[in-house]
Amino acid sequence: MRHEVLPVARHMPSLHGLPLAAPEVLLCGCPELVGTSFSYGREEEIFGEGEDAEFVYKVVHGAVRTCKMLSDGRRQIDAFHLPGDLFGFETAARHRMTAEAVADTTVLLFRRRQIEDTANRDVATARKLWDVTMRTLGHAQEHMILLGRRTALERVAAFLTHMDERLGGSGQVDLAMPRRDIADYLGLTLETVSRALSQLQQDGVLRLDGARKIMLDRSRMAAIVED
Amino acid sequence: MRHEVLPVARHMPSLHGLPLAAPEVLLCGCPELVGTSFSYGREEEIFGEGEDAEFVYKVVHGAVRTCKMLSDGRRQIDAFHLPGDLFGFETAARHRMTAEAVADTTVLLFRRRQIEDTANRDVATARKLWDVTMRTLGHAQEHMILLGRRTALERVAAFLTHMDERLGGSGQVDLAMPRRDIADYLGLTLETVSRALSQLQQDGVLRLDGARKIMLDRSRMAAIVED
DNA sequence: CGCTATATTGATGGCGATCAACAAATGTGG
DNA sequence: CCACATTTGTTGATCGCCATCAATATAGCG
Repeated sequence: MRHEVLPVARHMPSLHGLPLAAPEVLLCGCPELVGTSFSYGREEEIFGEGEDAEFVYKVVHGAVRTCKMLSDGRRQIDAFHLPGDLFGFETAARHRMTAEAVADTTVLLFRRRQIEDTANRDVATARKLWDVTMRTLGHAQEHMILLGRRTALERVAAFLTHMDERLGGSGQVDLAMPRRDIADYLGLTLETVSRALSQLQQDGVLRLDGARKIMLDRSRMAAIVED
Repeated sequence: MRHEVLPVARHMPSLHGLPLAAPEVLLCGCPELVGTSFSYGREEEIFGEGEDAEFVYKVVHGAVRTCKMLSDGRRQIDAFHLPGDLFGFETAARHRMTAEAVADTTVLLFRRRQIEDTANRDVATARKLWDVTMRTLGHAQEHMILLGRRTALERVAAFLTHMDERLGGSGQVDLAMPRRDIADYLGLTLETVSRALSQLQQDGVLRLDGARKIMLDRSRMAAIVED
């Protein structure tokens, strides 16, 4: 973290005198839950597995990965969080994941205590928090069938299709993360990810413009992913 | 579906002259949420993916699997639900999983409408529902690293260890499900599961008594699973 | 008992991991 | 801006784990 002690207002545009915060800095659209901006450099840790879960985070720009590791270094990335996404929710005391910035990233921090207080007063907020968790669960369940039952080519195609959807569905995908992160998300090695991309390019399903910019043929992509 | 009338309140002891249902038939310990008993035969479907999510379920006895399938038949079992476990929760309109009885099973049904009404009045219930979903998410995240990064032997050892814990931690595990279901839960084939079990027996880490009864050496088991 | 399901074990093959070399992109200091 | 170093990505060669195919064994169950 760039700032150890929540320095908050100093580094932000002042909100003094403003009756309402912009919706972008709110959690669940709730006017009481105004976030504080923070920045992290590429590869910087946002929170670690087992740490006290004091904050909930919302990505403003950049990208974040949440992951678990085994003692021998094997890593599984659970999700990539892009602008607008929430992460770091817990109902228990501690984080069960590590969160790191994939690229230079700005997030909004929300005090968990404050969120829970709000949820205890307002059933609509409580319901929204439940919805967020349920959507996260839905993603995890989709990811399990990918990890358990899909081939390398299908995994890469599914990943690109999903990223495209999250980035607007234009077919023009701009990846924020290196091959190793994609591999650790898909349960593959970086070489296999690279080969799958080359294969897909060979087959005319996508076109690489450098390593990070990819143009997809969305319908042919969907045909590979089919479920 | 075989319906069995469960005349809840009538058979329970009354406190302060009020008929109370036993805690076992309640959801989240909430006195308003009394379940109705139903039974399903082995391999019978309880609900299907895409169906209206009208009920939430609690296993009384038996075992249930929830799973997703790809169009070509590949299957990923998301979880096994044992007595006391809840399943079938959604915040959206429809089920995103299929649920089937692994063995002859009795469940309690709770009307979702009723649960949500209760949650809308009572923040404590709302919080408990959120907790249940969060625990389910925690399980899914643990399962992702297993599916993405663990070897076949580790997967089987982790599965047995987890089942043992859920069944009381005695080291004596009585499996309710066939090899194919274990395989589809672990992202393996049934042959690989069988070979892993034989291997573990060879190494003296467990002893098979028939296909379904297994005695574990819990500490040696834990050494294989280590994380 | 046989009959059918389920489980084990064996033989072989393929997908993806590993090891290795090279290429391209990115960054740095002069 | 270029020489050089470092990081990141691609491609090739080989290996091994697990899938597949196949045969046999065991367990349930009428």
